[in-house]
Amino acid sequence: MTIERATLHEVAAAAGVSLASASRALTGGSASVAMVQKVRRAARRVGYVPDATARSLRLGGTRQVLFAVDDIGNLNYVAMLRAIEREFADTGIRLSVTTTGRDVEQTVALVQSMNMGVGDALIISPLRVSPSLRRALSELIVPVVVIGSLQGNVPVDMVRVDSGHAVQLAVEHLQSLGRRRIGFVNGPLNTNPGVSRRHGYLAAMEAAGIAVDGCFMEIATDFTIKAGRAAGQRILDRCGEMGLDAIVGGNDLLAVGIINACLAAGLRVPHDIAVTGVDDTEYAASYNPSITTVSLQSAERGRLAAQLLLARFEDPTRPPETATVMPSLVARSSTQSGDVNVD
Amino acid sequence: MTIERATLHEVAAAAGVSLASASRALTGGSASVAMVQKVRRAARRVGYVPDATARSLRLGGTRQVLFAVDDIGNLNYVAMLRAIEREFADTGIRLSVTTTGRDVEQTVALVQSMNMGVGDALIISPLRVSPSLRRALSELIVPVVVIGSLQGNVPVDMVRVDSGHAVQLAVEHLQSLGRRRIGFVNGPLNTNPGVSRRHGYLAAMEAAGIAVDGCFMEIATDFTIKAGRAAGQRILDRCGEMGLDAIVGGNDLLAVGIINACLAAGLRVPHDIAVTGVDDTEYAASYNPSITTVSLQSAERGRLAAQLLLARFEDPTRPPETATVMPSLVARSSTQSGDVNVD
DNA sequence: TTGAAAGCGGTACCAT
DNA sequence: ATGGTACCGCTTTCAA
Repeated sequence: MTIERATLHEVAAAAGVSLASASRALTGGSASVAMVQKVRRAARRVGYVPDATARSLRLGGTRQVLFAVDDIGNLNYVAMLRAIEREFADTGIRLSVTTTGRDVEQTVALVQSMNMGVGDALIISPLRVSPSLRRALSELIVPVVVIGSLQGNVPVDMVRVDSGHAVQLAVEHLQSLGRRRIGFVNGPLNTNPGVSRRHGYLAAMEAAGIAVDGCFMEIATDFTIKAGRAAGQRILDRCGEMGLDAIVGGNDLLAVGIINACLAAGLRVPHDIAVTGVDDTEYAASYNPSITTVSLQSAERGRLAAQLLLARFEDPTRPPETATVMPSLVARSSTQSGDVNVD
Repeated sequence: MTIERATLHEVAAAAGVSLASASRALTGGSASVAMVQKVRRAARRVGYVPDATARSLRLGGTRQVLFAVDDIGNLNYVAMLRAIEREFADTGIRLSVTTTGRDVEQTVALVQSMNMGVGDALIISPLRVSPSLRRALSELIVPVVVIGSLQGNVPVDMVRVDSGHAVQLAVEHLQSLGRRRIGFVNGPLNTNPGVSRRHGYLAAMEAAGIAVDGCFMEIATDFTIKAGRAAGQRILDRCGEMGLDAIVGGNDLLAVGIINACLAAGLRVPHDIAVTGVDDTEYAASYNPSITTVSLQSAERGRLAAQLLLARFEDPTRPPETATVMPSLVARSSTQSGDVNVD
């Protein structure tokens, strides 16, 4: 029961060798078999555990990468996380997740803290991007990969997906099914996805030659189930009698909330009203009815982000690269009558 | 566009003062107003950012706490996480999450790495507990709080809940509703929750004087939706014709999977068969039908864990404490016909 | 108040 | 192959 941790000094002393030899014997430098044995034994005897902080200081780098997301309660980010972890599996890199939450300035603070050497690199998927965040990101000394878009041209590696196009696919799918009065429950407009998904909705409606009734659009206070339900209730109250026959949710969480609201209002999904989501998380696949959604390839985006980072570790001078993935529709029961939980 | 970070040395040089003075001026030691001004200005000029690693080495501690969970895709853990974050909000502690995953030895490795000073403390909620994990935990030099149970008597702070009793509550609820042939889809038996929930089920059935038909019990390969669906299918195939009128799921994820299986089999929930979960995550509340579940007070457990840790930071010598919370039933639509999504 | 210097725990270069 | 030592960047005695 050691209460104080032993240092390498003590190991060296216990083994009767020099500090340098002890270090080499343990980390695998040139050392004789006898030396290695002696030191190893001594290390075990005194209960030696190397100090990560000291090592990091000397080596100039923690072997830690941070993954920052707004809401880890969103399975979308969990999918990214898992993919990143897999990619880092044999690299000796420790991935740790931090949630940044609603406040952009909190995110900015996190990004800035990276320059203090809290981690060797950052993978970040920000919902809201402010000028201050853009600045913080461009002032970053450590490598960073952004999953999402940044608006300005910050010279960093990025992984993108056109989520506006994703909404467009959803709308077109609904139209092809004969739905005409298609509402849209979006997430907050002060987020990047909120803005681009709005564009997608408007573009699709316009392309179909359908006049967009402003009251068919509703904005949830957040990309969450709860907010989706509240917003769903509002849009139903406001234009339920106007023949609304479909609602596009800004993401899967919103879609779940919207369906909640529909069911509570006595509407059948999809018979009376069709609902779609975006993200293709497990929520969508396992809900009742299973939810038609548009995959944003979260796992693939996570994988690409990790690879981009690894490539930059290899060659820090390579020019910033942007990888892009394509959204793809996943049709399920919330838009087409048919089997429940087709998967 | 600084490519190299400036050190305190350079700040001192730029300000024409000593290293010591620069340090004091920046961190708030005794320094004259003029000195502070001079140094601050110099720091800004050279773009100085303190190095967290060096500071940690000198101060003997990163201000970082690790939260380790098996599956961050389970909202149960997300609830704990949020509560912990809230508790740490004003403490200057950075919380970072690491997922340990299926393999116990991976968890053991993580725990051991704590002794290398990767973090100042650990909050861990392990699903599977092996002797090696128990040993690793008791050999830990840094403070640790375990959310869950450990079996042996490892002298660490703990937050517990009797999840066996939770299942018991679920079974009793079903019985009070007139259900008699109650099946149980459990998680893996090599997990602590799996074992205690099994006891809970058996105890409740016995207390009701109902002979437990072994074939009414099924074990999912994991506490996930997918595994729940597969296990649900199995139990339905095996004894659907035996008048099964309720299934208790080992947790909410399993319950969702079970309902998926029931619906796919053409069964109506709760009319033909009632289903319950455990954890009271948002899944349960927002599913269709809303799922009756037993709250394990995850948020409260997270809060308690954080407080226990804070208390130990205050007084490292205090005896290990175990906080306990009580499970409580949350009745919803998956067991009682009635409104959809009563919440 | 200020400066010089001793570490915090390792790693790696330099001779030997 | 081994030992001596400088040093990673910062904080904190100790004197002046």
